[in-house]
Amino acid sequence: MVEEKNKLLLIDGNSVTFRAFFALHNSLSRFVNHEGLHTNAIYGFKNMLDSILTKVNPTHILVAFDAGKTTFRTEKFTDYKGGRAKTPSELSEQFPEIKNLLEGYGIKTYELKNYEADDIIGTLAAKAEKKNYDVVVVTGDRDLTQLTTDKITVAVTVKGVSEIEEYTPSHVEEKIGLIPEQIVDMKALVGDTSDNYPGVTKIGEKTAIKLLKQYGTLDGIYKNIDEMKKSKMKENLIREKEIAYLCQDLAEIRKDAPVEIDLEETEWTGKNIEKLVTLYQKLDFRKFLSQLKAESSEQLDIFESKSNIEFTELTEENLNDIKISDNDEIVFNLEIDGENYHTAEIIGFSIKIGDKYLVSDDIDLLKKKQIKNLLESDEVEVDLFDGKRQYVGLNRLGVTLSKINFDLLLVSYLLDNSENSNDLGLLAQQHEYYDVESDEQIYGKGAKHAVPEDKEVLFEHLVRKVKAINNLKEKLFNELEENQQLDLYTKIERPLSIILANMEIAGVKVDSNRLETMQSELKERLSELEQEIYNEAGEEFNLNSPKQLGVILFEKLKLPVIKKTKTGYSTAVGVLEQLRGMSPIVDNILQYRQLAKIQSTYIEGLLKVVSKKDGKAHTRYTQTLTSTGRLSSVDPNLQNIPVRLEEGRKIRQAFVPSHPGWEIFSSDYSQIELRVLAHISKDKNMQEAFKEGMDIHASTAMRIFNVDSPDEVTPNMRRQAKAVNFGIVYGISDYGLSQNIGISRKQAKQFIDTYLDTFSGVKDYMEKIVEFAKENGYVETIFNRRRYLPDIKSRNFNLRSFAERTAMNSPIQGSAADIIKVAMINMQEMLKEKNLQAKMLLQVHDELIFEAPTEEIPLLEDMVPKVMDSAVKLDVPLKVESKHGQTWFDTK
DNA sequence: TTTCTCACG
DNA sequence: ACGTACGTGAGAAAA
Repeated sequence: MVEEKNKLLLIDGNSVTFRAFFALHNSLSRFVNHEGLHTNAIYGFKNMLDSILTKVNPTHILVAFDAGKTTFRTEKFTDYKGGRAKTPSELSEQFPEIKNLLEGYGIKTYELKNYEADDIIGTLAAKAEKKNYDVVVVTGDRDLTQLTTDKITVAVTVKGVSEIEEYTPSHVEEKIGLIPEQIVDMKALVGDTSDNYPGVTKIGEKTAIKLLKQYGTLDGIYKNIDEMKKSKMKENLIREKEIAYLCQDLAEIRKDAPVEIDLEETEWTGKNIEKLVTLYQKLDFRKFLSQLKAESSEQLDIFESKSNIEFTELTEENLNDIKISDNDEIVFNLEIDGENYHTAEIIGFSIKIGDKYLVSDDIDLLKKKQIKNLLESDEVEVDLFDGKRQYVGLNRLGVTLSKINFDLLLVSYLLDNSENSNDLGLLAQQHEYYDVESDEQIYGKGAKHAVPEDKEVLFEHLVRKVKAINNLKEKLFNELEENQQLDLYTKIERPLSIILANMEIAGVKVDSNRLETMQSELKERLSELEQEIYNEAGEEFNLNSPKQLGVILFEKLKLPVIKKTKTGYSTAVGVLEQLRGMSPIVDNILQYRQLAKIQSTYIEGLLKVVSKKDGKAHTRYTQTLTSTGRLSSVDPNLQNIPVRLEEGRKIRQAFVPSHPGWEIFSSDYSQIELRVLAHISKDKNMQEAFKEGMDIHASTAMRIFNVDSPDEVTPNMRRQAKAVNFGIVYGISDYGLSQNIGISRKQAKQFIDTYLDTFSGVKDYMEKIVEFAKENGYVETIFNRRRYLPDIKSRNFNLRSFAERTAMNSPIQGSAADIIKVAMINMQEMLKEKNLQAKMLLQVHDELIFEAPTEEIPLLEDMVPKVMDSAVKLDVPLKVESKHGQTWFDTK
């Protein structure tokens, strides 16, 4: 076996603790334990530690702390770190607990009289480097980047402590423009306000970098000082030479501090679970306690051990013990071994009847009348987890699940859509129920995924699942009621789950031959384009690699760099479009990109997921994912089939009816989000436009461009007004708008101001909704769907701005999602009532797609819009447009 | 696994 | 001064 390489993690304990404290400063009052001790810094520190441990995976760790106020630096310069505000007591009381935490983690801490944590780190890093260790330093202090070398990486916390920026020598150079060794000299010239040493008068970072680039070092500068042109700066440099060298001395992190600790002593041997449990209990860290429990494989007495649970294996013999008449409510779980429940193997099931738990891996038992009747009875209510999944699974066995009462997954999503897992065990934990494990713990993950060999293990897991569902039912129902969300659940989401199940089961027919024909055509065109691009580039490269493409465009062909990404040059469409005309290669790349996307995602991707059994695509709608209440569609995603460009739109020719003599029929809401906005903002002007049936974008254009008649609105004015309308819905910013329609920021701001002046109701709404979110911590839709916005009070400008835009957008997008959901439920009802053959197949956010016999089309043309526009009564009318044709492509 | 790019509303 | 539009999923490359 290869010996693992030593990797030393050094953490600046003081600096990280400070950062953690101030990052969670606005939640200070929420982080207080039962003894009145503040815990925010400990909490933040712990999170940082976990993420860095996962990321770095060190063999050795040490956390260094400052020993006290006086150090060798204060001796040299009395005012060093002078004038600093006193550490607040809410923070200083947390230091001992942080040291306890580290002890629990099995991590050495160290402090050294007369030296700062930095010097301990510098010294140990140098020692370790000599012994060929890799070293990672974590700190909140950018000055430590002076330590970076090929072996030493410095990770500086940004945005509190949750994210880090890693400095390697090349990153230092890129970011600051100096090599690591020059940082000290820069500090010598610039000084440091927080450490309170001055540097040379009038020299800031810019000047210092310029000087160091020219002369290399501080010594270099003074050696050549006579050659410098006469200037104030030169005078300052000469006069304050002594100060500069003093500051250099202060800034330099020592690599020879008398640290009395050997590298071997910092070896990390792992956590002491018992110590951590005691600490977490003291600090009231309930979430961490349960995490700890989840990650420690051994059974430990310190956790309340799992309850004993008794259950019976169900067999043909004892099947008759089940009596339907005695029970009007059961808890049921069908276990399907894989995400895609349309195809994955069904491996078992468990039921709670009365106070008995039954379990089996014999799927055929479900088809027997004793159980089938129970599940299909409209008298027996079933509690479960993920009703849609259960319904589809049972459907594959010929069983039609009839009456769902409590769906743990769905209810939990409605209560809080931000922390939602699809795993019953994890979800239960979030609701503080710990008597069931996560699927990952039982089955493993990735390549190691396997059904447990021991049948008892599987059985116990399945039984614990139904027990968890049962135990959480009352509590979560109560929470729904408190939030006034019971109707949202019983009248919208729960019935919708069954409708979605049936849409998924029905599937949509795909004409694979059509796709294959397109595939071979595209293949040819792509290879032609490829050749042409290689010719123009003068070499062959991987066209699908943005990195390689960047090198060709911006280095070899020397095209101007418009935008950079985190890792290199951006080659996104917007960038390429600006480069058009500079080289013929650009147009070809754009063309290639467009076709390659169609080929890989839509032709090959789609062909892969078409069922061999029935030639259909059976998507899965994720009903409990989005934070706004929309659905999403996976495997395949049928909500993003191309439509905007003709070339891509042809993909829709492959979506066909499943019977001859049928057609595809589609209806969509026109501008539903703007109508919702008109409704909830109660803006008079906007409502009037919709009530009068005006073209909303043209009407907006008239107002923001101040023209009196619709005839004066040019297509360009309308286009810009449309972008403004979209911007309003998204929570507008002048920058975003300016980017979108390619105008100046100033002009964008003017558009927005004029808009908000005329649509003052909208302006009021935007202000009020942000206010509401700040007061209540959430916003909601017209049907009380909630979205929590914890960042709305953040001190971080970006986070807060984002939360504010979300507060404006979510009620709009979410209410629109609610409305189409209601329409789907009413629509399904109507199809059944009228006894139509027509089937609802797809939902694309504001559009419903059906297949139907041609003779039913006139009926649908009348019925569907009626059902959709009457789904909810708003202050403005809803408008629905319908189309139909032989394929999805032809519905236009 | 993360990043970039691009398809949709 | 900050650094941006809102909500998604998938494929390919690079790590």
